[in-house]
Amino acid sequence: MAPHPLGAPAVQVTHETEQPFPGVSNEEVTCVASALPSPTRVPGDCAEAEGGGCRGAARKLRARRGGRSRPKSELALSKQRRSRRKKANDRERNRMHNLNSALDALRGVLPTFPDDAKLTKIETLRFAHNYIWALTQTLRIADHSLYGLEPPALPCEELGSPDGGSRGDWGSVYSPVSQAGSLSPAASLEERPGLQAPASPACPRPGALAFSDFL
DNA sequence: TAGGCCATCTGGTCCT
DNA sequence: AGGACCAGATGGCCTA
Repeated sequence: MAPHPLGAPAVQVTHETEQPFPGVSNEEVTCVASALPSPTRVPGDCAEAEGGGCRGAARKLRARRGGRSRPKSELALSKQRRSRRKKANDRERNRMHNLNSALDALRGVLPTFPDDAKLTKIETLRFAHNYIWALTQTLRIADHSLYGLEPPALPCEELGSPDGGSRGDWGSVYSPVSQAGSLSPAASLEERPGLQAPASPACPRPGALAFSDFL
């Protein structure tokens, strides 16, 4: 059974490589990482926050002191709310633009497609996932031959999908997750009438999985 | 016209 | 308090 591609990556990433997302700071990348679902961030786990719950104590304390600032008129409050909302919208728009820029950068390093067939967001993510998985497998196989180890006898089986797929076809070089509901490049192409599925790199030799195999 | 994709707005939640 | 992140809602655009 093939390892899950996200499980234990066999690839060592050095820092000599180019900044993956020009214009995107490391902090932003970290932010993306920290945005992954966290068990401590359960939506609604503080549902009673307004006037109670987690922050009730602090609010009560502030209220007892009579608030931090002088009460504002309805008009002023409404104006302030609108202003804050507008700023938040701007930030949100900006954030989404950054996210889209990162996605574009990702599209840029994936095996090229005809220009008019831009991958959708979900396709880009799934394709990238599968692509990385396939490259990892390629490196593994290359290592085998490089160090004079027995060449993997059954490269296709090694590369095959875990559903027992030693099909030796294009799909077999893609990760397990490409199976259910997910998108393998081949599937992606099949779903896209404008694109032609690549010629199957039928049972690529160890280390011989060329970049062009993904085209 | 229905369905898919996308951008934007919005309110809630968490963090600094 | 304010920023970041998230998910739901909404409307526009495009294609089969």
